[in-house]
Amino acid sequence: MPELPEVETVVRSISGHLVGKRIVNARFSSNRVTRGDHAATGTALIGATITDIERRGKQIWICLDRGFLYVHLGMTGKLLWNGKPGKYTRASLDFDDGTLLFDDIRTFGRFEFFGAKENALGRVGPDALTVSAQEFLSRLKERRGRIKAVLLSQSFLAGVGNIYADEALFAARIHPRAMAGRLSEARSRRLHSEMVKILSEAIRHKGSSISDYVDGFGERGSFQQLHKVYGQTGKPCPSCGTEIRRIVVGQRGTHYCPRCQRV
DNA sequence: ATCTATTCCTGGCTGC
DNA sequence: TGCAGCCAGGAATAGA
Repeated sequence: MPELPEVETVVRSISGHLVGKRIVNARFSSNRVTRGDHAATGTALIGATITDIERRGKQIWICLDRGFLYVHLGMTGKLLWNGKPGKYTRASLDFDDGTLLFDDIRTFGRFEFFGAKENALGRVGPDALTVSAQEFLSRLKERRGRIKAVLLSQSFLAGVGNIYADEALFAARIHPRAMAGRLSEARSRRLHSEMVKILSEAIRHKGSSISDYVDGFGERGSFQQLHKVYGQTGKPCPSCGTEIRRIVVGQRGTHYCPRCQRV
């Protein structure tokens, strides 16, 4: 499941192959990924030249000389350079020297053209990797929900998903059900620094390949081997040995150590 | 305005 | 072997 480190890894892997290239053809096999008329999307894309690729949180913005291609990988989306088209290929862009595929089993992903970036749906908060401690703290104070749910909210902070929320809360020794706005300044500060550290570390390991996440060349990440609580239900806490527990917070499976992490 | 529950989707797993 | 039923979750949407 792609979160900030996985999306960053994908962007890094394909950027060099796309920037400066002209789209010579576009094909779609799903109306769902374009959230509308995919023929119009194709018309808008064919002939456009890619000028840059940006990431904000989990969003990918492929900047064109005539607009923007917004890509969100959702749960199972993949961008593959010169991959093999298959049953789940929802869109593909041809270039003179290769093809970019958008594969997505569960079709939670998006592959949409926008004339302007401002048209993007939903406001997203600052990027989790680059947000300053000061901004993180002041935004956290305004929130009244549980810290786990707040971390998952892209309007609060862009890029953190279920895996890295659990891992960051464990590292900061904060209980996932703690109320966000009531955390002390010291604990909030620690959460910020642990979160940035974990996201950076995960990028160095090319992300976490839990189910079928791969980068633009089909390569798996390795950070899943370093998860301390996510998916570790019943296993001993690496810090104190207590069994890792699984609860539900904000409708999401949540893994934590009941001894190390306090409200 | 802010928070919570529901919905979309399909492969993989469990249990009968 | 097959199949029903459930689970995973990002984020838009509806409801409180």
